[in-house]
Amino acid sequence: MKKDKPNDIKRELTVGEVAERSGLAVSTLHFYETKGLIRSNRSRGNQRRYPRSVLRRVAVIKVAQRTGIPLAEIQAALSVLPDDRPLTVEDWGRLSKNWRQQLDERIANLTALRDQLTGCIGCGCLSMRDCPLRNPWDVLASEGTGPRLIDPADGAGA
Amino acid sequence: MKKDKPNDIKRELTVGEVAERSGLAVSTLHFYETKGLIRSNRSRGNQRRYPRSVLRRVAVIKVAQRTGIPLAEIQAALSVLPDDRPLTVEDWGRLSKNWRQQLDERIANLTALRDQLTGCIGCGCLSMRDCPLRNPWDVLASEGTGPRLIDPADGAGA
DNA sequence: TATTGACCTCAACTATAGTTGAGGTTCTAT
DNA sequence: ATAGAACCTCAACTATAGTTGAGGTCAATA
Repeated sequence: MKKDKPNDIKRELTVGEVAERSGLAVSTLHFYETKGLIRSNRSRGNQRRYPRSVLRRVAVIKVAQRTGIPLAEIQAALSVLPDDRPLTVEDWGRLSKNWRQQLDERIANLTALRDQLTGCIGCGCLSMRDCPLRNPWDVLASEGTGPRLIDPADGAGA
Repeated sequence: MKKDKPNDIKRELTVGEVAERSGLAVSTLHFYETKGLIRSNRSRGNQRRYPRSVLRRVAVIKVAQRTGIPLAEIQAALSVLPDDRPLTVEDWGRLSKNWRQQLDERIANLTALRDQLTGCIGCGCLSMRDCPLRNPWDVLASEGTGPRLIDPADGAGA
């Protein structure tokens, strides 16, 4: 553990410092940079130097991730606003409202699924024709854990 | 589209037939077999032949997937019961009760997250010390979309 | 100045959940 | 008997979200 160097309070941060303060791995910060989620200045020796505002940006990214938003979408949302100044409260408000809506939808879908599941536990027919669990048209996009979207041809069979 | 062959009503099914009736791709059925989720008999010519009970098994797998259960866990749950006879209503009851519980937890976590997010939309402080969104110890495992589990060291930073 | 920890890039690897394609075989209807 | 559809295996590829390691450089401290 490195002792705080109290040099300049508004000194730029190294990647290790950002990692420590944000709880992300250094490799993750590199990775986010390749994906355009964050940006760095470089020292003469080509090392990354971050303005303190990156901490806020990273915080926003982590919250969005917890809501289940994929990185590409987070990137798209962040890309419309400047990456050199700190995110304002208004920026945050716009982003988080949108993400909360998506989270609402995810919760609604999962809840509908749970209710159907509850109803079907005692039944177990799983009939393609009769079982609500097998009829995807009322739980439109459950969108679970997997990396891929739901197959649109799903449920077209007999 | 192949016309129904009404041969024997309890004939075993080919992989193509299972694909058509289940809505899964043939490649997915192959894949599930490599993962031990389903099993097939083989014809003299080494082609897969499925008892009709596979349709039910596949239905259960699909429902579990919608709830966000990873395939490995579905496999583990299914592996304790015989794969040659159809799943009974009791089998289904045990499995689905368990999965519903997990779904309940997922919903509860996401709901807690949403409530925090809602509370933080107008604030936007995102302070590591003060913001509930940044304090993971009350939303223990949000467990969103990604393939990896949450980093346990998360939130240990300044 | 020398050392050592932190940093750099790039490629390869992990894990999940599949899909795609090449090269070859089987099944079934005509 | 033969054409063509459906099937087989195996390897490689897609996508997401990173991690790991090799080989080499930078920077701060003693």
